[in-house]
Amino acid sequence: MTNKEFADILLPNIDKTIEDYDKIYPKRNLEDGAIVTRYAPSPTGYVHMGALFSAFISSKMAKQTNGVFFLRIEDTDKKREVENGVSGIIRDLKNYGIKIDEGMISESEWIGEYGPYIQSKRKEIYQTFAKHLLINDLAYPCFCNEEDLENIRKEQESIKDRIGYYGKWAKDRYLSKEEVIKKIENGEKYVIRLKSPGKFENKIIYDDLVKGKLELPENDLDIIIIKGDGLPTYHFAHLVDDYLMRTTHIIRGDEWLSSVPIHLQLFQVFGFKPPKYAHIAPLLKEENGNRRKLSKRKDPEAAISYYHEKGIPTEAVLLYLCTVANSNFEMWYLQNKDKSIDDFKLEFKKISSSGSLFDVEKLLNISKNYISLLKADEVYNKTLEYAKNYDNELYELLTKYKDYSINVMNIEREQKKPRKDLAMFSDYKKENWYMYDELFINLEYNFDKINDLGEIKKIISFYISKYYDANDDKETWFNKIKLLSEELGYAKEVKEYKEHPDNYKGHVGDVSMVLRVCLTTKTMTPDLYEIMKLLGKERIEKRFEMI
RNA sequence: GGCCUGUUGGUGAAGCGGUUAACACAUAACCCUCUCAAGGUUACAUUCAUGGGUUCAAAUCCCAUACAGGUCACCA
Repeated sequence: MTNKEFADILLPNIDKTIEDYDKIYPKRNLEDGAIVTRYAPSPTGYVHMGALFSAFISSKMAKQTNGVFFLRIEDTDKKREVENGVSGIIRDLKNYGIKIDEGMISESEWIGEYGPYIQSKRKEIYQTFAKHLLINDLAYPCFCNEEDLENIRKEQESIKDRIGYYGKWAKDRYLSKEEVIKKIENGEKYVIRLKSPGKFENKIIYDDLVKGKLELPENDLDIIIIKGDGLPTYHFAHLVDDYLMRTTHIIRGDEWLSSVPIHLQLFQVFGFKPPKYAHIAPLLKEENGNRRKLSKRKDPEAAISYYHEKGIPTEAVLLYLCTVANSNFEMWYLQNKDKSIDDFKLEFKKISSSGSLFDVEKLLNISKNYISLLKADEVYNKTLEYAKNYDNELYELLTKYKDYSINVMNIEREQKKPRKDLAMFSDYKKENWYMYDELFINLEYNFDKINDLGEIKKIISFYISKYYDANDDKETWFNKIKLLSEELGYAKEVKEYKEHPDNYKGHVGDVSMVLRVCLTTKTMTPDLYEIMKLLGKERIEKRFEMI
């Protein structure tokens, strides 16, 4: 019996060849240096921070070289599937402004010429490639079940041999064609394994784009390429898909590093040129002195929805991720405030080979700077978007008082060093609620140095009757507060008071603090003059009367 | 256990045989200031996991040790 006849019995419905697919998916016509990358998640319904990190790097690399970035769904494990999982991933990428050139655009549709971009629809392709191996005596069916494998492992452990299905331990490798056919006729289940040509004693040298030059043992494991359900394992799907989709660079987590010998061998066995690999270290989290991978299950900040719920701009997250990827980005961005990430050139070589702690503090700082550079109407739109999803009360106020809100957001914004008090859009209400009469209820005033009610009343009544004028400019306004202070026995300059504290009851600062607290209840607010201007005469008088 | 990777301050890091070991976040103090947010100034690693070696000279090169992480699935 020839290998071909044998392969036909195992995979009877496969009549295409790999050459046929080569024609369907020709080499890409791209300029020199163009990088083709992908993001290839399982359809679990969400993207977590670590995945976003690698998706960001992948898309950025493709974009800056005029290459291609595509989204491929790896759904060969039915147990992990989640309903509408693909849509969740597409939504998350879109929210973060990571655009795909090719790949899935909904649960079942895709764009691009190298599809299908979902593995469950590529079964025949994988089997065609497996059949090629069978015909060339580089693969064989294996009938071992879980129990058989367990027994082999136990025996290997007892004699302290290396664990795995390889060499003499790979007993089904030595089955004759006749034995195989008999087993199949008996209805025994099987998988297809690679007949590995490698030797563990041999070393392979390969150059990782981020880890550098590495020496690894050659693969001698007869890994499974087609599972019992006819679908490929990750390794085999990687070979087939990334070959046919003409991926040039595989950017993935470094948990894959030790699989590189398998992948390289797969490419070698087919005579294909392997892609370049960039293995990036995971984002870490510190937990009682130890570091572990940031986990979606244990760490709320690992979920992308966490940032959405707090109103942390996606741009800030990307900015943070970019500084983690290439630490020189931070300095560059500081010197090029008017530019964007798109203008920065990310380099593989500058990606750290060891994992870094995910620092939410730093992210918030970046976010704060980012928001401070926005125009008031941009802040308004983004805050509105946030409120629409998470804060109905705020949403209604923002809608009702649109122009007024934009003015509030504009306080101390149009200046050389804009105010930096918002790290997330959910901070807006926390910082500025008192600007809305609807929220100016159930008040608790936090008076500071001057907290005698009689004195407070005296200050505001003098102020409103003798000094306040809604038309004053800032300088006049402040001069009047100084005059008021003087009249009531307070120093009109803080310095003056510090020099002769016994001559005064206090200073201008204390007096304006009274006004501030009466109008806002808070001791810490943005510029009082701006606040008063926006409040207007009527509301100021009303708030004073409330005291 | 085998194989592989990593280790510079609280954090992210620059550094590539001769530097006062950049810079940013965080922290603290002071200054500025009507309060905050900022901004400014300063402080924060005599030392680069540890121990050896090479060298006139080592965070940088070599070796060993320790610690941490990854991987060894019909999961990706």
